[in-house]
Amino acid sequence: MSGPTVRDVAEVAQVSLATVDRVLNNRGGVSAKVVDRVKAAVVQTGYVRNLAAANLSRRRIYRFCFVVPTGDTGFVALLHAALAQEQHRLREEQVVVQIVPTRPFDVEDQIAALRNLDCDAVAVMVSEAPEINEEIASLLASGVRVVSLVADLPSSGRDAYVGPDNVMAGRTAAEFMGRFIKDAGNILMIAGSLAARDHSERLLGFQMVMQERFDGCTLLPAAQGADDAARVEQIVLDTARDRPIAGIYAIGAGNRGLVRAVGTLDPKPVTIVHELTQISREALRTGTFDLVIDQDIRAGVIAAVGVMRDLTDSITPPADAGRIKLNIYSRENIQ
Amino acid sequence: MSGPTVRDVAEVAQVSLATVDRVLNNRGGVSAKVVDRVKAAVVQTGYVRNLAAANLSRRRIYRFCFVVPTGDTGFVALLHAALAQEQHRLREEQVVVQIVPTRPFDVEDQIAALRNLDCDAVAVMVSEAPEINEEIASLLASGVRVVSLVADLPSSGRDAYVGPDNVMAGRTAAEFMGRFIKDAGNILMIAGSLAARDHSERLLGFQMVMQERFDGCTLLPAAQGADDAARVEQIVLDTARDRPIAGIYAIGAGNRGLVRAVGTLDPKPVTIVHELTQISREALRTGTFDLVIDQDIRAGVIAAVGVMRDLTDSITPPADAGRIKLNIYSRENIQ
DNA sequence: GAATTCTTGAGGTACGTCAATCAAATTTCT
DNA sequence: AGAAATTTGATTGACGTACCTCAAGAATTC
Repeated sequence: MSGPTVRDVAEVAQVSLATVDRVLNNRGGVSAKVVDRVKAAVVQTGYVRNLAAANLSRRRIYRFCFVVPTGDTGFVALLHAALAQEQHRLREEQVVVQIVPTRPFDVEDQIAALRNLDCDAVAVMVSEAPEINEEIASLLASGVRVVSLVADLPSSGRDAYVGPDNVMAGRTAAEFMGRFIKDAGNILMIAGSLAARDHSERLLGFQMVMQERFDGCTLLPAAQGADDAARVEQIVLDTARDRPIAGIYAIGAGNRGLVRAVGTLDPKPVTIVHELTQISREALRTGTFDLVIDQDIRAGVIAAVGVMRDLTDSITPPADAGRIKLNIYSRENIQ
Repeated sequence: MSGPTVRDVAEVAQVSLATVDRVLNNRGGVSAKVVDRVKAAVVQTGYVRNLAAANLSRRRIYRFCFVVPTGDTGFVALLHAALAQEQHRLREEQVVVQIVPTRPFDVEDQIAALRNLDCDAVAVMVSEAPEINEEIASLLASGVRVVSLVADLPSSGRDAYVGPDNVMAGRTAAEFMGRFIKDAGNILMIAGSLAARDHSERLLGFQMVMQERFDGCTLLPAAQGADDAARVEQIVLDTARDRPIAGIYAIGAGNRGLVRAVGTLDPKPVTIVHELTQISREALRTGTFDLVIDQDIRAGVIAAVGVMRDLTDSITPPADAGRIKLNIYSRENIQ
């Protein structure tokens, strides 16, 4: 009727129910020979665990934390919204999530946040710094699984990365920048901080493609806006005073200031930014921004939770589990 | 943690478990007074039926069908791939899916396919025709829930639509077409068939934006390529013989022919197509195509299955459950 | 007032898995 | 050979709901 059960597997493998259970939920204490026999039996019978029954029976609760920056980006708000949307599914899968906000680019604050965690796994979006790496190492040592979110920390020893390919994000921005700009011109790049790996990687990709394929454009030295609206606004205005700007690539947050500044420029530069927020959505609609490259936070949350669950269960997550797609929005496909 | 159960409801309502069960699954034989008391208790306790447990107890298996066209688009292949990827998860959730292929734009064949279904719910991607509407009505009447996939059938009375906003897809294509084309020029639009609602809606959106905002371009009369590579190739070559083509918007399938034809044109027109397949991916990479607007079939499958499950369980699916995002691919963000 | 229906209670079994126990069998070590 | 460790079996009780039976109580009908 409803497919083979553990019972059938046990029968085929010529072992007891308990042994099948031990193998399936790798609890250990089973000889290699028997493990193979059970696994073969699983394949032979076509057994697939009944998730409903499993979740019903399992009383395990997964406790996960998200350590993410507050700030003008509204990232925390979006994360909250995404989690709220997934709440039902999370509850069904026995997952409890807590969000720990930190001040952006404030390493001390990030470290403090990492110190006071009480959970099975954590997804962190933090700066790249040796002190952070140490903190992550000690988390890992104490058995907490660590996933880097959006901004990778390859040298920290984190268990996995969940986020977009940021180099590709920068390359994509350059592709559209190059095609949207009619003639050659000056391109202003504004990052939040180059210590944030997502920002530096995007910058890298952007510069690569601009130089490779759109060498009529002149790249101005990259500015750092600290994800702060006022700073970003000032950077744009200061730069525009000395020379015309044909294009702006804003890598980090602070788009509120960017909207204000771009509004005063004539001719309006081609403006490409990251993250679809209220502000960038509105700016797209009015034509202030020309393109928004967005990472789907909801998909990111789902992926992160999935990976953290796998890690907590000592399962190796699928290779592409952490890869988040980039969404490209123009004024016509805002959602 | 895991919420109130029927037990709690029974206690609050001061009745037995059996009576709560009778009310919840309206089996009848309960006085109005007690029914009210139980319902009040449900509200008061915030009881929500645990679907997993319910389905487990019921031994329920969800049987879903996908009625979709074969053809050069490789849609069936992509659907198969997407289903294969999701197979494990689907089986864990007691979902069995069957794919029923039909000949593209062949209404008779589509009707025949709809006649021989044996399932709880069906996702259909078919033409818009009165006979089809009738067939869907009779499916609905017999208790089968019907979801329209990718191409909506609003007048059929289907329970839900799962797919992208096709007007938006066309508008988006126009946005990028307008910005990519340096000067004014002739735009060739090739649909598969205007009887397919997804195609006609895309065309509509494309024309709207081109006329509104890029009126330097001249829209040639829309051609119909029947999703056939040879036909599409011929259309392009025939059109190019008489006048220069600045842009091509290919709405349906048959991209293999498009690649061949565009390769012979000089200067190469800006080419925007739908669906990220092997062919379009390769054409993006080589620069033959400039943009691909893709509907994530995997996301579509997941959404469709979710909606069908909800419908089968008599749950109203969330308002945005059927909305599939459009993904925009340039040569730099192919995935 | 008896016979009838209707309403409610009490209890059980099943669904498939997880998780834990204790005992028995087997292997490994000394 | 005996002790210790490892591996396996047998069994049990959740988890929350569905669905069934049997019996007793209440309300209705004649």
